[in-house]
Amino acid sequence: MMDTRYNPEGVEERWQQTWEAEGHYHAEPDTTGEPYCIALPPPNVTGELHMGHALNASIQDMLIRWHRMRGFNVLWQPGYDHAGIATQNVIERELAKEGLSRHQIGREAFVARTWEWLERYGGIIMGQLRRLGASVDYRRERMTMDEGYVRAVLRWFVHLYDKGYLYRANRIVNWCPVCESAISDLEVNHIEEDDTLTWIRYPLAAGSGHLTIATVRPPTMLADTGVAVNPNDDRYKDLVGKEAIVPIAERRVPIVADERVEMEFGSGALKITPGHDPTDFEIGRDHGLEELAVIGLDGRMNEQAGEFAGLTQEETETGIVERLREQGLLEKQEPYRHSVGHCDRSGNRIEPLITLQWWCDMEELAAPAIQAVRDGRVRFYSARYTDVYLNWMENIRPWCVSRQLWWGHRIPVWYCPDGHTTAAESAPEVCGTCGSTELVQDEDVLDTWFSSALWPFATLGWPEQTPELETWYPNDVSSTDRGIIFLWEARMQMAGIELMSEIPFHSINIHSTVNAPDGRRMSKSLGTGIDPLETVKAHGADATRYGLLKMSSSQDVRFNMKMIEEGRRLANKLWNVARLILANTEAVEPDLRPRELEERWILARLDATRAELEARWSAFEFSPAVNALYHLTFDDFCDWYAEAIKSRLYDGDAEAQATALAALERLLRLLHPVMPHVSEEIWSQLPARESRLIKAPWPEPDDRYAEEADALTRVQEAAEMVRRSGVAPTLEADEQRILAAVVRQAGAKGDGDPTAEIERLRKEISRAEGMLANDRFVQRAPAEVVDAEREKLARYRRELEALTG
RNA sequence: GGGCGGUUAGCUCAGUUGGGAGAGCACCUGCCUUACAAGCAGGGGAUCGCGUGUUCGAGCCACGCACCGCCCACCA
Repeated sequence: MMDTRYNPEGVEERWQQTWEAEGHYHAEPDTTGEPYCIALPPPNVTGELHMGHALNASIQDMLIRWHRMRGFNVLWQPGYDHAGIATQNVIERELAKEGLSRHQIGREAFVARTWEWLERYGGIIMGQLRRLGASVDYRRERMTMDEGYVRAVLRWFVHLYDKGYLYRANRIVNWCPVCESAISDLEVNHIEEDDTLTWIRYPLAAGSGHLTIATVRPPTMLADTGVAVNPNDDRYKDLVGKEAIVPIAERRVPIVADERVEMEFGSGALKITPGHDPTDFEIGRDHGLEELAVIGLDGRMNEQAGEFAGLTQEETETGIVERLREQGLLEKQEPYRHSVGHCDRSGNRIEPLITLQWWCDMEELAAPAIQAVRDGRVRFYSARYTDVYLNWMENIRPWCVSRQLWWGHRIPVWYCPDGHTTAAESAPEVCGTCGSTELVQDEDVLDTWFSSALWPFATLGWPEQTPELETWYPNDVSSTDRGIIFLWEARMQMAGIELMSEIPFHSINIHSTVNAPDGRRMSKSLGTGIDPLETVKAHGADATRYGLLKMSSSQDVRFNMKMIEEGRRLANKLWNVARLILANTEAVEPDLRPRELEERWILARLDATRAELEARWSAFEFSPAVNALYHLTFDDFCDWYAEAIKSRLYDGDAEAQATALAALERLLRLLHPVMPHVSEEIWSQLPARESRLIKAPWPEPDDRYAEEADALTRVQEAAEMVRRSGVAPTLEADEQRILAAVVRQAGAKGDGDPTAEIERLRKEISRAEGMLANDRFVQRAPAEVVDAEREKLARYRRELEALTG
């Protein structure tokens, strides 16, 4: 027996190089065809391909290739995100290996070094995407810090500044002591942690007695400037307006009433530390309380912390608890579990601190972006994310956009000695307010997401009015992970509508999150990551794409290698059936004028699948689509059609050969968006009219044989009967021929005993008779349901009769 | 605390307006059959998480509960 397996290795790389070299990936605005554009979500420039990227690339490439075949002028725009904090952390780690810090080498050298590093080690994902067969236009690669993009970001900043949305303010922010920067609310992860709740007595200033407060952060008491109780709390009514004394700090602070205090929690009294807690900050501002800081930017106690200055918070807590115990002011300590904010990047605990930052008010930007989703101009797939988006947008809060980093877009604002601010796209000569020439630029950079919000149009040339922008804006689809609906999707909507006066794209596909096989998150640190390039190496890019699409059905999926293997088997099956047909066709042209039943039937099935694929893909339903391709190929094409025509192929039946070639051609077109390599490889061996499958037209609807879609049902049922009982029902001549071919190929004989089959039919008849005897069913069920039941009953009776004579 | 998703065969999961409980893998049986053993033909295996309700009829709809996961959130 000849062992023939399809080996994707080499084949896939060859086609990837050919397609790219022949320019099939490249788009030009003046090409004919309706524009279709997807902007690849820019991966971090320091990043590597992980399973989420691979899934999203498979989805987008499937859409892109499908539309390319349909004749659209397709652009899949690639590029990178400069990834401010992530990249800076990488370079700082590099420096640390040499025993250096960024402060030692200075800002200019640090930024230069970052560019050098990126030149050498960055941007490897595009190569990895190539290996997956992703047909992005690699000639149009952009980066959120390339020259043109920088201009776009500056324009965006000045635009928002001029409209009064951007302003500088001293507020409490999420400070990451490791990143040494503020971060936005969206970059904070709340994680449950075991902690200790400490109950502390604050003596009353007048007379005797005390008030007890409960806190998880005793060190912050050194910056307490008030105590708050709920105005409805009878226990403390008389104390409102009086003063308490903060122990250790020995500070007299007012007791205020505020509804944000929960009576049920702790003692019902809340120590107020406006400088180190977001809620306290707001309560403090509303009551005019002083704002003190005892914790510095490094997370350690600062000089205001008196005897604790320079200590860590843990050391300080120990010291404070000890002192309170000595003074008899420590009531109790108890274990307490609560959620604590952590930096999304460094994983470090967030330190709420008051610092001077740039903020952007979002309500007015959000309003039209809310409207666009509400009225359906922008749709989420699945639709359930619509509410997630709307809920966040309707409660949107000011965005802290400044970062105390060196890698990023430097804030285009200059200050004069009098403190006036001048925002400009290029360095101004004089202060816009007083004309001073002593200008100093803001030291900070912008949040990475501030620039990526412009991705759908800045990559097309904005702020220049380019032909690309004219052609491909708005884009069509954005496909991303649900984790960045707010960080990115929402902000692209806002920026697009604000700057382009038009939504950036009409469809937002939120793809599945691929977890490890055990259900945990895929992550390098957990050791649960699976490298998509490994599965490409083991099973091929086609198989990997197929498997990922097959898996991506619900919102969370467990990675399942069996699905990739299924893809590999599909590629192998396709390869082999193509060998059967190609080995038995000589000098015939593909011809779609079938004579025989099985030929009309396979063409009907091919067209039905085409229609199903179109419906599924239009609805961003990928798993049912690849499932349909699998069953079309295995069941319909190979197990039935190919088996039925095999002997005619051997016999040199030219018409059967011509039809087989045409049917194979059509099958390959349907498979190409999902499995481009194997389909192109087979295509190249066909006498096809188009030189490349990648640019061959997607099949037009062809309903000539639609009524034949179920033509083989009777044969298939007959085959089952034969295999079970050895007895066949009466069939038409052509049906009989197909049955003979398939049963002979299968080598199944049956034992000639119809007993089991008779029993099965009697059970079915009894069930159907029961239903039809139910008056309420017959009267109330839809007519077609009742009719179908009657037909089934009739058929079962006929078959039973055939068996029993 | 609020919201969303999930719970179907041993495993991973489909199940599209309510009408025959499915696929792949795994397992069992028979086959090297001039495309494919990475294959072909067949088979066993499910109280559809639990409960109540609506309906002639519920995996699907309504209400409640349990468990798992995710998102949002200023109870220290």
